[in-house]
Amino acid sequence: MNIGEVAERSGLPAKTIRYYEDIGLVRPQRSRNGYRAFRESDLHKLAFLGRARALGFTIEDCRTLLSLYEDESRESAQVKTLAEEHLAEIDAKISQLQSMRALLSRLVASCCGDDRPDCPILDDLAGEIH
Amino acid sequence: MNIGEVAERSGLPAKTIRYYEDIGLVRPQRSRNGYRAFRESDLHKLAFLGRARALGFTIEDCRTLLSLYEDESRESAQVKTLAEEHLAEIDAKISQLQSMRALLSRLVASCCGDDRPDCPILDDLAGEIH
DNA sequence: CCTTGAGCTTCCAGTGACTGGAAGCTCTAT
DNA sequence: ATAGAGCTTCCAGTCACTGGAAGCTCAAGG
Repeated sequence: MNIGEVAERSGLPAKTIRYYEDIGLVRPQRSRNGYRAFRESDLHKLAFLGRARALGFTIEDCRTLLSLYEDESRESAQVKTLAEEHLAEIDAKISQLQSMRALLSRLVASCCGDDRPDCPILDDLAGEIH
Repeated sequence: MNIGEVAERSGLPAKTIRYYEDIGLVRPQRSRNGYRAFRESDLHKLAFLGRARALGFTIEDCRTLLSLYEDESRESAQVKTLAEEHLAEIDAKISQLQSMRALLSRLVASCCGDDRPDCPILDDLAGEIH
């Protein structure tokens, strides 16, 4: 398989696949013309990576997950721990965004948004207490 | 004021303040010794930037907000529109994170996390339907 | 007066995970 | 023979900082 087909079937851009090779996540063989020659197992790995990235795992987490996946003697606790840590990070991000959202939506609601310059949003950013 | 005091009073790291000068968000004067000499108005601007960044506005949004703040003839609608767009982006991020969270927490719950290799998390990443 | 240490300066490089673009080779169809 | 798509490598840019090196300035203590 050439990179175009792998890109299509894995859902990853060809650029990303080349990048993953650069950083050692996949090691496709090469045809005599210099083109990357992907096997089904490479495609499988790339699809795995795509799904792990879609769950928000970092590239380094993905590397760990791949090696656990390929390690017959892994303990599922290792995977679960990694996933739980990631879950905690997601939760932290969500609550940070939610507090941003709460303040910002209050500010937006308090601004009448017309042609006059008075704006509680700017007042708040400027540190004026109201 | 030297940069250290401004850093302390604005809550921004000195490195960040220098960076903000680099990209033209503040223009402190200089003392004869070459040190940056901040006025109260610079400090005020930096605190404004800190609060805008804490609400998740991009640097370019901050630049726009600052110029609106300094523009006596602004229309509050301009500010409100910017804030509403940003609010929509925050909402999009939150819901993306929440769907990640939903799937990931289901996977975590289904993995017993012991010393055996069987792991529904890895199975899911590998694309195995269960 | 000298030294020490904190604080300031600039400049360069790195972060994460790609993404865009240029220059050039290969393949397929006409 | 040629056109166009697809492939190659390499370099630079994104965003918003952050770390570190090398060197200058200032205030206090001996």
